[in-house]
Amino acid sequence: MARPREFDEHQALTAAMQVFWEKGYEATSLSDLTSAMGIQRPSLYSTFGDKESLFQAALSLYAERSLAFIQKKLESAPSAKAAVLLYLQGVVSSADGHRPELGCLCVNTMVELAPHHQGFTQFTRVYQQQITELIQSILEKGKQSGELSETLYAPALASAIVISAVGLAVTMKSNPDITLVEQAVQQIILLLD
Amino acid sequence: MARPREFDEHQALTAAMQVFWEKGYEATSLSDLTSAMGIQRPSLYSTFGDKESLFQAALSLYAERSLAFIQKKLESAPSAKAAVLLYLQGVVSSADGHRPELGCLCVNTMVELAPHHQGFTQFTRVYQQQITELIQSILEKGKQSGELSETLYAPALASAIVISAVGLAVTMKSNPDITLVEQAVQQIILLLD
DNA sequence: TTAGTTTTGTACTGAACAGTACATAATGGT
DNA sequence: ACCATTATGTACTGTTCAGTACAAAACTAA
Repeated sequence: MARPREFDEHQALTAAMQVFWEKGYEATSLSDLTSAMGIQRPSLYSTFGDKESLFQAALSLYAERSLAFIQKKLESAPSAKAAVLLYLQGVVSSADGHRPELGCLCVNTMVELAPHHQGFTQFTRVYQQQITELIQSILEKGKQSGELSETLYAPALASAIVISAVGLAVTMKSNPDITLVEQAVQQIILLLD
Repeated sequence: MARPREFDEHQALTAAMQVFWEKGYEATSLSDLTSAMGIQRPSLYSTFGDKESLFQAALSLYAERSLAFIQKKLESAPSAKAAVLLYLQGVVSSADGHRPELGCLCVNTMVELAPHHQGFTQFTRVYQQQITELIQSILEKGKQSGELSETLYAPALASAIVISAVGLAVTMKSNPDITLVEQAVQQIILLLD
């Protein structure tokens, strides 16, 4: 009973996510957003609210996709060690259309916005905690199957692995020596032995 | 033979560095800078050039201080393992007036500016390489003294340690569970065994 | 066809931004 | 004492920013 929307909301949000991912929050202008999303300014405001609300929605979408992707990848691995290796390599590699030089939107947000905005502080912390729980669960399974030592303390090790992954995501933004980064990944998974 | 400068250049640059460290590049306005530095706009421009030049100078100052501080700390340690532990704990702890929630200015720059500005890409990469070399050198000494295994591959391990430190610096910006972070540090130094 | 409703496109708003012109003030050299 | 030179403080520039007013357009229900 009214004029129908001419754009797909989910598709537009995905485009916004991509722009924020590439440029960061502050450096992204509303003109950047509207042109990438293919919509006009009033449509953006009526659908997503202001810039910060849109960013929050884009970040949530990113986190949701990222967590699902990581979980699937972890579960596809034949062993705990292989799972962790796949996870860390996924941060570094260009497979799946992933662009390592963009880092991770949640990590980028942790750096740019978390210190000055409590909402993002919590959101990004929870995101990291959730990934840590996924890794921890993989480690527990590895212990149960006998693959990993029973003396291994899964919470701390999972935390160390995810912290390393955060470091990897950031390091990839400075165009590093890939060989050295891959060797570092090999070192980190030695923690599972 | 002219009116003398009424402010200390080094002190003003330190103040600018602090503001950029706290707020990031984009979110820092020239008014933020002039008020923190205690100088007027034309003095800033005549002394430091434009905003980007000032940031570059502040970043260089930070890197210089940071490298010197880390080197001193590493050399003060009684063993390689103690040195690496001191290094990682230094990223996490609030000692020395350090505020872990600000992270590291070079790491922050890697996230915010490196992807879109080649100069900063290179600068931050070199910074990380330099710290990696310091750690590598500590590891080599540890091997020579017999503290560390001779089979240990110092370049990759040093890289892994610094990447982990980058992850720690970022993680500290999301107000994490400190106990868990410290446990993660304990895991990382297990790589030296 | 028409009334009611929501979206769209254009064009605007005031505020904040980085950077600068210019007059005044403060020094050292002569 | 006075001039050349450099720093300072004020006030301004044009531009870009996030956000919005408004009218035209596109639809449904009756």
